[in-house]
Amino acid sequence: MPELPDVENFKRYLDATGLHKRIEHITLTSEKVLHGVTRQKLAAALTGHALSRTYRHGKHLFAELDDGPWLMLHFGMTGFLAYFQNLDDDPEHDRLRLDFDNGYHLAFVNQRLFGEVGVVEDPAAFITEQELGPDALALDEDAFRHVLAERRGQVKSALMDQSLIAGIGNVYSDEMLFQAGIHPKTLISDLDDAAVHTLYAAMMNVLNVAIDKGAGSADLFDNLPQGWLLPHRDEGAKCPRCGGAIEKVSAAGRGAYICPQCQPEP
DNA sequence: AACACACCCTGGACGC
DNA sequence: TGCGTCCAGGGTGTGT
Repeated sequence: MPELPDVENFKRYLDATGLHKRIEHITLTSEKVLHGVTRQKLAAALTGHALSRTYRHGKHLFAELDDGPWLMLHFGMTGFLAYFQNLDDDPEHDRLRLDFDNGYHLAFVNQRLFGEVGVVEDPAAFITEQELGPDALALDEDAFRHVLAERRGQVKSALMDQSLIAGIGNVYSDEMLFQAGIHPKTLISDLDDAAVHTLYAAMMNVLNVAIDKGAGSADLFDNLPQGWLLPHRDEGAKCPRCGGAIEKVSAAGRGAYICPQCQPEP
């Protein structure tokens, strides 16, 4: 579920495992993930260099190659990073593997091939070119208010629009709206100051707690505090706040899960 | 401008 | 057990 919290934890994982090790060789198993770079250029950019630091913006993860260009990773709908020594532990759907000179490997795992691997000279320029909005975690409440003010339409689609705010996807937007008690189809123009304040607080809480509780790992659901929708995000499941039945509705072109009691229809 | 929809790809879940 | 259909957490492009 690679949205901002997941990617943030992938970044921390990479920081803890893959930095400052010389890349002897890369293994690219699928060219479909390449984004604006050829196999040859990717190999040339990586081989012989080490990842020196990382940077995350929204759902994009960047890793600098010594003091040169940056490796760009985007996970699409599926994926994670895996660091391991024994090739027997190489996960299925490993699309790009960095083979380090210490005998370990770092794999970009991406089952559905919607992920992207690229090489960019400058993450800031890339973010501008891709027309990505500010990272969700970097938004203060005034900026959030400002972003919403220049947008009409439904609140869920605004939260998920990467050109407005980078990092929020379908799952975590559901969680934010649930915690804020706002129906996803509510028009932004119908949110009063108090509702925007509540939504901002929910956004920050969801992002920070999800990161803290292990977003991107399998045990996230077990670690989450009571009252989160996420583990109950299923049609007919029990709402963790009121006990009512969770419903699936269509919003922003995706399946959205809501509690009709806690999030009354506008 | 905002929205619905088809599409990209793989594979798990579900119904028969 | 086997097979077809539907659906999934991202993003893009098209038509309205």
